[in-house]
Order: sequence, then structure tokens, then C-alpha cells
Amino acid sequence: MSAPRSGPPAAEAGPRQVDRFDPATVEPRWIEAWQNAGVGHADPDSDLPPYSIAIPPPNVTGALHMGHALNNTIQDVLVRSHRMAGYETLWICGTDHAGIATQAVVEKALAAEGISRQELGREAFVRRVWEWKEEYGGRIIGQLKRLGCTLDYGRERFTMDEGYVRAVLEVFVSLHEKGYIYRDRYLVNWDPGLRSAISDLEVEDREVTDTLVRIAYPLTDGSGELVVATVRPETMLGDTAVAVGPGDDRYRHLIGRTVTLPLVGREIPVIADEHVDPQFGTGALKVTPAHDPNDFEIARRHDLPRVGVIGEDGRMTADAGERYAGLTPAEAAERVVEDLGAQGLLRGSEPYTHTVPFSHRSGARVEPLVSLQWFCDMTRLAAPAIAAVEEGRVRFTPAKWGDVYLDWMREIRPWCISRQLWWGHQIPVWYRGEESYVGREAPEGEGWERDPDVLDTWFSSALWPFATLGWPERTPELERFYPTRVLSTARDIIFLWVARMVMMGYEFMGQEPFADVAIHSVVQAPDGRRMSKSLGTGIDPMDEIERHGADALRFGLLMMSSTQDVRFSQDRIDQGRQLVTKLWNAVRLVIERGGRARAEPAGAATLADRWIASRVADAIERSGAHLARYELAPLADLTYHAVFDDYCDWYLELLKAGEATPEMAGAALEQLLALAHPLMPFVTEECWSRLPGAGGLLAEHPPPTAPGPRDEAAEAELARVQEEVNALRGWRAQRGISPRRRIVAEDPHPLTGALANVAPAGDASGLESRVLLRTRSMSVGLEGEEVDAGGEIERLRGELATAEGELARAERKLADEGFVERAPAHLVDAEREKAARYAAERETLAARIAALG
RNA sequence: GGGCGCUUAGCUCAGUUGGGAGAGCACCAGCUCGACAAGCUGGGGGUCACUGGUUCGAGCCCAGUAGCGCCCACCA
Repeated sequence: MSAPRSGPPAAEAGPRQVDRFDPATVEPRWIEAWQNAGVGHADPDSDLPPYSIAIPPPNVTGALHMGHALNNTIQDVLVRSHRMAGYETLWICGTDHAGIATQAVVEKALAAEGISRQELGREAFVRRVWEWKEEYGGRIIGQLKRLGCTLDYGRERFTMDEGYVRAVLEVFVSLHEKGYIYRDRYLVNWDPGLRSAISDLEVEDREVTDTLVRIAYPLTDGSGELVVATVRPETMLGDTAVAVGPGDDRYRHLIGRTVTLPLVGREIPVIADEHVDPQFGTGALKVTPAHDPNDFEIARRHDLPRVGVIGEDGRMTADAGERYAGLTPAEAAERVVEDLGAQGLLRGSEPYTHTVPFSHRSGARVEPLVSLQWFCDMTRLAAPAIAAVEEGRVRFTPAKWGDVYLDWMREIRPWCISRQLWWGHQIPVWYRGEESYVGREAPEGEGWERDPDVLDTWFSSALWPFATLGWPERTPELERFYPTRVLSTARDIIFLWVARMVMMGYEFMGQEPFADVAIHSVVQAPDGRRMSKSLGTGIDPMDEIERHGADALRFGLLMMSSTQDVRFSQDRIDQGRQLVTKLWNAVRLVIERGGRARAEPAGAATLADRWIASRVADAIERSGAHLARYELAPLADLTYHAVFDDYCDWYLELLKAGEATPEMAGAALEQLLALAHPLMPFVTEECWSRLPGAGGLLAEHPPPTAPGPRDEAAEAELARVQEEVNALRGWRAQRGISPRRRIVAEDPHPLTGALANVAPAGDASGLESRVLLRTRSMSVGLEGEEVDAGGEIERLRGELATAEGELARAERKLADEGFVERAPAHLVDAEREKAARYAAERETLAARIAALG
């Protein structure tokens, strides 16, 4: 009887005003409250067992990106859980100076002012970078706070702060004394864009189509020519040999003779080397030791000279000859081909697609060239780090990443640690004439010049887990919190960073830097591409926080997280937001019904109470198991369903129906808030603060404990209720019967009655003639309704068909001797029970159809 | 060239030892009943990439094929 609402527009009020949860106003309050309470602060003198994590330090250039948001959410979940569980928890906070990246950003800013770093000079430039760091370095820390991360902000470190510089110097000097660090003229990956050497790990291969040119090298004695193939014709100017396969009959007679290098006139030998593939090109390989890694090795084997024709400026050197010096390699290539053509020495060309190294940093094509650099030999450092993973003292999750790590470590090569940059740890080596000095401080005496190069950023990052704790001093923090417990990261820096931390940890602390390495997903753009600013595919986590709140973002990211790459899913963030709202509203209801925190269940617990206690116990148990295995998505999922399904959908409905007590409602809610808190700290903290009887911060609450024991009987009984209620709801929906219309049933469970508006039939036999729904445990009828025989028969026939299908299926299985003999007994029994039940149902249905028809 | 991973509902993804395929979103239908319309209830929707094998039984184990992705690698 709903009269159409009419009247003045004012009366048409929208939905009733509700007290909504607003993350934008609530969340910042708690950041401050946690900070004031010292929630992230770690005390090395505490008696509690330690639990520490070192944050992968974000670059000072940076803003929080989605990968940071996920990684730091994971770490905060771990840290908050352990803090609640009674560990003295330290989450080490800090940022990385990120040599190349930061220098590039500042250079770019200078360029906008029309200044180059060279014009500014080194000292002034470095000052500018420090200013930049002061201005922007704090931004990402602020963003971590906004995400809810409970780092120990009071102990913030920077990879170039005073103490850290001491640690780096100490390590360099020590490794040099041990003979691991040495200086050598060696072929390195030269980045002409950066004008610096870069390490193997900073090189990426890209596919490029070049032209393979065939060039004739005349034999010196004039008896013919040898044709070589190359994609880099300009490098011929630096050739010092031609190599052929040792077993290649075409060229056997030429080995030991010489050819005259065109355009240059140098007489160079024809040599035999295993490296040459007779099948490729002409089977003759021009050898340019100064600009090709293979040729470099060939030259070593054959003791050939090296002629560098490309310089560190990326241009042809004087050794390339007057006609080419100063040109870019591309220009030189063109001119070389032209000149060779003029001399009639070209023997054809073809397009050739191959992979070519590019700088990961500047994007420039890497120019391999021989250069004087500092290297660190890794073989001795690697040994204990390999053993650690083999023996399980450092465990990767998922374990396959341990194999990837080991494969790389076992083939480890020297690490080029010097960079021709200005921003970074300057190499602690001084020169005076032929003398050199390696030390923590400048040597005594006049005329010493410090090595201008700086160390690879990862050299300092490798010390992070112990340098941040005060090493080389034996500080209380170091004693207490090293080794850390877990390193959380994506897989892309396993070699660059993780492996090097393990090596340095063993070398300088004699202990692994962390017990676990938890590798999480890389978050891709929704279309599967990389999230990147330049591609325009980036999604800013701060935008998501602004729109949906940090809790929703955290939950969504955890749901997405996995062991493989995942596409960013807005829907998961929405799911998080819904859980936030649900929790909020649940608390409102519980408060309204007199629920309290820390409530002692007064009277006898009801069935519903026993059931929710058991469900909460189950959720807590499972969450602990997931947490221990770094399974964050299942953890988030079970939290969602514990709150949504068990507590809100079922338990609170029972509470409203008077079948549960406010005491248990409060007690269970308290534990669910504690359970969800590490995932969604803000809304849970806010809810906690509103719950009568609650005091103190949820962040400092003990870990969730079940408000009652596991209760199989209660769970089984409620499963029956759920089955009945679901059947009734489905039936009502199908028949268009309002939930408000009361129906009768033969022997419904009392809770079914309460939830589904069902009353026991006064006269069960009377009901039998108008049974409209049958579940495993009850028959349902509608009072006052005459059964429409036709429609009812049709419906019953449908049910009959289903029952017969199920029966046939069960019988088929039971007829299978293999199944009956070999399957576990409980499965066979279950199948027998099923067969019996459906057989009975078939009879009942057939009888009812007969009665109606 | 070597290695690793992926392929499950329209979309994004779960699926722990092999024992009747799940979630969120989307879609359809019905609901304002005092926690929640940022909601509730119900529903439809899948040849688990393909082929073969092992097994009483395979999304799951094995072999192979195809497509996609990632990592490592010194063939001009």
C-alpha cells in the first residue's frame, strides 16, 4: 500500500542522511595520531623480540608510483602485524641518492635555465643537486606517510648522509685492501649520452635493423683479397686482424699471411680463432679489439694491439685518421662506405636485424670501448652469498627466484663500479704523478688529486641493511636489528640490488642481511603495457588515495598482488572502498545495538554467537598462515569475506533478528578490526576509536584472538540455516513473493525462521498437499495459496529431471569398480549417500506429480 | 641461443597436497525493511589454449603444439 509520493519538491528528500566515512578527512588525523604516539618508533633497548625491515629506498628524484605503493603496503602489513603481535618492530626509512637519475633531473632543470653542468663547475653543480635533494627529497616520504606506512621516520637515512659516506669509504678501502677492487683498462659499456661507463646490468638489448656491408681486404702480397662482413664499417679503421675459423678450408692457406687494411694502409695478420662461425657472413671476421667484446677477447688470445677509433665523447678519434676524426660513428660509417666504394672494395650489402646494446639510463646506443675504470671482482664475494641461498639461510618467495639468483651468481663477472658523474660517492683514491693512494681521507702532503669518478649507485645501496643501522659503528640498533627479517621487492632488482646486499652482508657483517626475499608482482597499466610516465600509462597512487582513500588503494593493491605481473584493476580499488564502507556501517550498527569493545560475553552464547566466534577463529588462523608465506592477496580476500559474508551478511542479520548478543557482536567486531587493521589501518583505527569501551590505538592493540573456540557443530548447524535461507530467497525471487510475506514450513530451523520470515506450519500434514519448496531439511508452503497445478507440475518435472540426472551421475560413479575400490572411502560413501538421497527425492517428486496430475 | 612464466566467466584475476570450477567488476531481475543505494536479495554466464599420456578420476601431474610475456646470452 504505497501511495505515490507527492507534494512540494522540498518533501522529496533524497536518501536519508547517513553518517558516511570520509577518508580525506579521517585519514590524515590518524597519520598524526600514530606519529604522536610513536607508533613507528623502534627502541633498541626493548625486551621484545626484534622484527626489522629495511625499505627499498626510493630515489630522491621520485614520486610514489604504483610499484612503490604496492611494495610499501606489503611491508606495512608485515610491520603492523608484527608490531601488534608483540615484536619490537623497526621499519628502516630512507631515500637513495640515485646517482645517474638525480644528476640527469638536475641537469635537465639547469638546461631549462640555459646552463650546463660544465659551465657551473663540479662543486657548484653538486651544491645544486643537494639543494634539489633538500627540496624534493622529502616529498616521497610524505607520500609514504599518506599511504599509512609506519616507518621509523625519526631514523630517516640517506645514501649520502654523513654516516653513510663513512660506511661507503670503509667498504671501498676494505675491498681494495683485499684486492677485490682494482683499476684496469678494459672494454666497458660506454654510454655516449651520459659520457660514463655503465655496468652490464644497465644495458638493455634492442632489436635494430642495420646494413651488413661486405668489404674486400686485399692480401698484402697482391695475390687476392679476403672479404669480411660488418654492420659497423667505421670500426674497420680500428681493425688489427682478420680472423677465420681454424677448420675453414676456404681460408686455411691464408692463416699467418697479412692483408692491408683499406683506407688505413695498416698491414694486419690473418689469424685462426674458434670464435669465428664459418657459416656466418663470409666466414672471415674483422677484429676490432677496442670496440667489440668478442674482438677484445680474441685480441687477448692472440696478443693483438688495440686501436681505439671512437672516443669517450662518442666521436671518431685521431687514431681513426684525419679524414674521419671528429665525425660521429654514423657519419664516419657513411664516409667509410663511400670511400671504399670509390676504391672498388665493396662486395655488396644487405639489411641485417640483430640485437644491439642500449643504455637503460640515457637510451643511447652503447659504445663498447676500452677505458680506464675501477672494477670489483665478485667471485670471492659471491661464494657465501651462493651458499646462503643453496642452504636456505636466505629464502626467496616464490622459490623459483632463488634459482634465477643462483644462475646469475654462479656466472658472476667483474662489476664496473666507477661512473664518470659528479653526483655520488667520489672514489676515495688520490693521485700524484705516478703515485696513487687509497684511503678514508686525503693523504698528507701537497699535490694530491682525487679521482674524479663516483661510485655506481648500487655500490652504496648494497650496504643499506647495515649502513642504515650505523655500521661501521657497532650501534645498539645494529646489534639489535641486524639481520633484518625480509626484503620485499619486485623481481627487477634481484641482481642489481638484492644479490649485492647479500654479498656485502656476508662480507662485512658475516651474516645475511635478511632471511626472506619476498618477490611481488610488477603492476602494469590496465592495458598490459608498462606503467610509465613517458608512455602516458602511469596511474598516480596519490590520485587514487585522493579519490578513494589510502585504505581502498592498499586493499586493492593487495588483492591484485600476486607472484606474477598483474594489470592494474580499478575494480579492486573499488572493492577496497566497499569494504571500508562496510566496516564503517557495521560499527554503526553494533554501537547502536549496545556492542562494546573488550566485552565479556555475559550470558550463554547463542548459536549465532558460537558460530561467529568459530568463523573469526578460522579467519585468524588462516590469515596467520598466509602472512607467514607472504601471500597477501589471499589474506586480503579472506579478510574481505570474513567481514562481508560472515559478519555482516549473516551474523549482523542474526543480531538484528535478536539471535545474537551485543557482547559477542562487539567482541567479534573488535577482533575483525584487529585482523583488518594491518591492511586498512585508517578505517579500522577510526572504527575502533568510536567503539564504546575501546581505549588506546588499534595500532597498538594485541593481535586478533578468537572470541571463542572453533565450533564444528555450530558451523554445521549454521550451514543448514544458510542452505534453507538461500533456498527460500531464491524461491521467493523466482516466484515474485515479497520477503515480507510470511510463509510456512515444516520444521524450519529457528534461525531460518528469523532470517527468512518463515513460520512453522501448524499442521504439517496439511502442508504436505501444498508443498512448494523442499530443501534437504524442510518443506515449504504458502499459506492461503492454492497451488496452480499446471505450473506446479511443470516445476516439479524440472526438479525431477535434475534429481534423475544427479542420480544417474552418482550411480555411474558407483558402477565404476575402479572408483569404488581405489577412491578414498569417504568419497565413495558420499557418493552412496547422494545416490540414496536422489533416489528418495525422485520417488517423492514422482508421487507429488502424480497427486497433482 | 638458453631459461622462466602465462593462456580459467564479457573484463581483471584466484584456484595450497588430483575427488562435482570461484571472486570482484560488468550484465539481467527484484527490493528504500532504521547499519550500509558508496546498499540489499536473487539470477544468467566457462570445451579451464590445443593434442596426447598417466590415473578409478586431471584446471591441477607428464610430454608435445600454438600464442603472449619476461629474464639471461660475446656471432660480425
